[in-house]
Amino acid sequence: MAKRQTTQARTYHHGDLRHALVVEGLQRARAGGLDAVTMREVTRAVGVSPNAAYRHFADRQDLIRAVAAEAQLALAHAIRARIDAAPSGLSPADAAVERLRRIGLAYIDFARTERGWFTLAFAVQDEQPSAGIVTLDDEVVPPFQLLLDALDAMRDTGALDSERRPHAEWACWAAVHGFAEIAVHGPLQWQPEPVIDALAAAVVEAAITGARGAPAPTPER
Amino acid sequence: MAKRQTTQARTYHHGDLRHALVVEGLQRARAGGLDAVTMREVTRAVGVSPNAAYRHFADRQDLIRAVAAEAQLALAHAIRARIDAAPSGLSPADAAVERLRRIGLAYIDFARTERGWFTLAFAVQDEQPSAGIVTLDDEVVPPFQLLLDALDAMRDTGALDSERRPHAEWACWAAVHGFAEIAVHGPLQWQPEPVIDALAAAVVEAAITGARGAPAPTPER
DNA sequence: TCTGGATGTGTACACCGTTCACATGACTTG
DNA sequence: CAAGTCATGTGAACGGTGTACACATCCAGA
Repeated sequence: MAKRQTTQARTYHHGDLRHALVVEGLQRARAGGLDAVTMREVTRAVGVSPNAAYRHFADRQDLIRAVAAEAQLALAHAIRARIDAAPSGLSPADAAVERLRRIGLAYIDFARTERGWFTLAFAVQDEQPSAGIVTLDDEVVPPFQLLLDALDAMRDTGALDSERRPHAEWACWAAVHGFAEIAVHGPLQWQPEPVIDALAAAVVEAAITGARGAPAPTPER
Repeated sequence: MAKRQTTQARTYHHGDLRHALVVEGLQRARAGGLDAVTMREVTRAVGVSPNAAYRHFADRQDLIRAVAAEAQLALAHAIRARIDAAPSGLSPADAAVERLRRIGLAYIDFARTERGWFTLAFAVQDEQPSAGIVTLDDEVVPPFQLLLDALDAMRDTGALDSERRPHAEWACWAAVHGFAEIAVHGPLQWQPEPVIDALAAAVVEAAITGARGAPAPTPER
């Protein structure tokens, strides 16, 4: 049911405060990153008392986590858009590799164009998930799922030796995430954009090469 | 009343406060990471008024930067120790590759065993370096320098195609740094240690493979 | 209609970074 | 050796933060 719309919130009860707080937090995080998402500022912007937030979030970390989840969704969306824009007509194996490449490039692009969101998405120390065995598939973040799918497709189409499949996701994610981190927070952040573009492309290719292993299985390229 | 007559009293008043503050900050960062390094706590521990710190650091960021530099030095030291422990008797090319491998593994190990320091070392947003052209060699952090040297050695010994040398440092650093980040802050942090060890080894090998490129340039294999 | 639980408010506390005016004392200089 | 200068450290204070406690308000179900 549609509660109170965003335009006017004059009743004592806001209607959908939790959502409003996340949206506001997302907006502030976009420009100012993690530090810009503060309880007092977010509640102030929504027009509510600071403590109202505590009816919906245990503490600031909890709010941050909710905003971070949205940021991760935005990242997943950006990746998917880039995947969908891939040219058609490639062989299944080449298409799978191209998909992996696009995931990496989109990931890095997102980090650079949405620095605040990218920072927030991973600058959150999530608490330990459910006790017991961590299957690691339980709370897989959306962007990571896209990577898993692409690697599976590579294996299924023969573009990736199935023996090398198990560790591939970590090597790929590590390479791309690490580069994004360096490009956003590290010494590359002041380099001219074309330089970063070229390095990003090189890193993604290296990640693909590294995942497939030394003896290149594809005849050409 | 003799305040704190530490080893070196290079400055005037109370021994060298600046050094004492950095040491204290380093100690706190080791256990609590970035958030544990606060002006008030650090000055309190040293037994000095909070404002005294502002005679030596422009603001908290400045203190953090100084502590981060020390943490980076600690990382460089750990890497160097691992390099020095390498077995002798390898061919120059193999030795160079082994050195690169050890840099990666030591980097990851440091991140895992000294989470606080690792976090701090790179969670600092350094201000823009000197204006004008950034040669990127100006303020190269010590750990990075070790990587550059290792890759140069690989090129010089023929273990790395010189054509592939230019971008190699970024691909290697990105892969290793990204994995460290994931292992420390990401979803791998609750995995059992042997699992992380195995993944770390795989990622480092993938990084080496990726840097050398698909058509393995080494004559024998 | 009444009432209870969910939601928002006001006040308050502790802590933080940082600034201003002032105290101190070690080193320079006459 | 005396005087003064200036880097260094102190105290009080301001505005900001997260968050706990008691209270106010309103929606929903009996």
